[in-house]
Amino acid sequence: MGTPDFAVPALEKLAQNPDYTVAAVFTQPDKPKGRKMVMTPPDVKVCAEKLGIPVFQPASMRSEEAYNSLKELNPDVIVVAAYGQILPKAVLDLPKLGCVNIHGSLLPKYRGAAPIQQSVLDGEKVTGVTTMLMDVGLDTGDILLKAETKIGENETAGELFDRLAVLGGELIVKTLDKLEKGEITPQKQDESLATHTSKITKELCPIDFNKPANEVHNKVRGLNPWPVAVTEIAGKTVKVYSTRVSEMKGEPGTILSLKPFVVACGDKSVELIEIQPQGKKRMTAQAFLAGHKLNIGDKL
RNA sequence: CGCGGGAUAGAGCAGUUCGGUAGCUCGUCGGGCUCAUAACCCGAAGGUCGUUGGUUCAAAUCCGGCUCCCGCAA
Repeated sequence: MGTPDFAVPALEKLAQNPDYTVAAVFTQPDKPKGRKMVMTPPDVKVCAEKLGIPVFQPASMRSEEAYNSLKELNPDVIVVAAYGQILPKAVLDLPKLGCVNIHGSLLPKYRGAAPIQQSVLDGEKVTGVTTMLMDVGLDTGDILLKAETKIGENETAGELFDRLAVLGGELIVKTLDKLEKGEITPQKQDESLATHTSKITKELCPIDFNKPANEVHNKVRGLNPWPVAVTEIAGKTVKVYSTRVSEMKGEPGTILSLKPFVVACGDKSVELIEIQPQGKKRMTAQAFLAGHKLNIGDKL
């Protein structure tokens, strides 16, 4: 069970592995997307169809219908990765080996909806993926295996997402393998270390240049590729896709340099690299400056 | 018919109100200056002005249809 691209590598890995048979894939229903509200299938569905695996898209796992179709499949184990629905106890109890979840953080830290973005926003240096036996709580199940990885200084949440997805795919195969042979002892999570992340919203997007440069930089990285940090330049909303911390200092919000394009923050400053003005395509800061007359000392 | 912005040289923009020689910043190429340079100076190449029809002596500009891109909202 899974929905977005994060779950795709895990599905591929399992499908390719001769030791396992993926009987079916459960994913969220198609949703209207974009300006034209075109119905778009989830990434996992696209992948599953390519692999020739039956796809189920129940609106709710709580429905009897969903439960029954699941029961008919008689699964040994259910693997869940970013499915987007809470599974009722009846479903959790169904498979012999239980339900195994792939989570994008080192539990018990960063439980919840947006562990990957949040860890980048917080400027964490190390993160990873965790597999666990699901229980009724939100990411509170017993831990099976973990895999660590470092977060690059300029790595975006999107890039980290892709890496963790692959890592998660490898880890789930290893986890199932050992779980089947009884080589893993599930470990309880240490509740005192638990932290919780909530959904990323657009309210987080505006950049406050009074904050330290590192925080600004982390915000830009953590909100890329969605929903993307924004600021105002010459009265227009501009998305900021990537930045770099610079050592230059000055009054927060003022332009310190045009080549490269550096804006002062609370302590140091950030270099804006890639931006997108309202109604325009994504472009480099240099390209933007070619057509807009801004001067050193101007305030954003 | 959800709201709005846009399409002009390789990139980013101006020019459209009020029709009349295609412009700016940058990049590219050539030359110069310099110990040297991403700095500075000189020069050059590069455009069917998104597409299509109309009005006109004349359309990037005015009018109609179409295509594509993007922001917001969801």
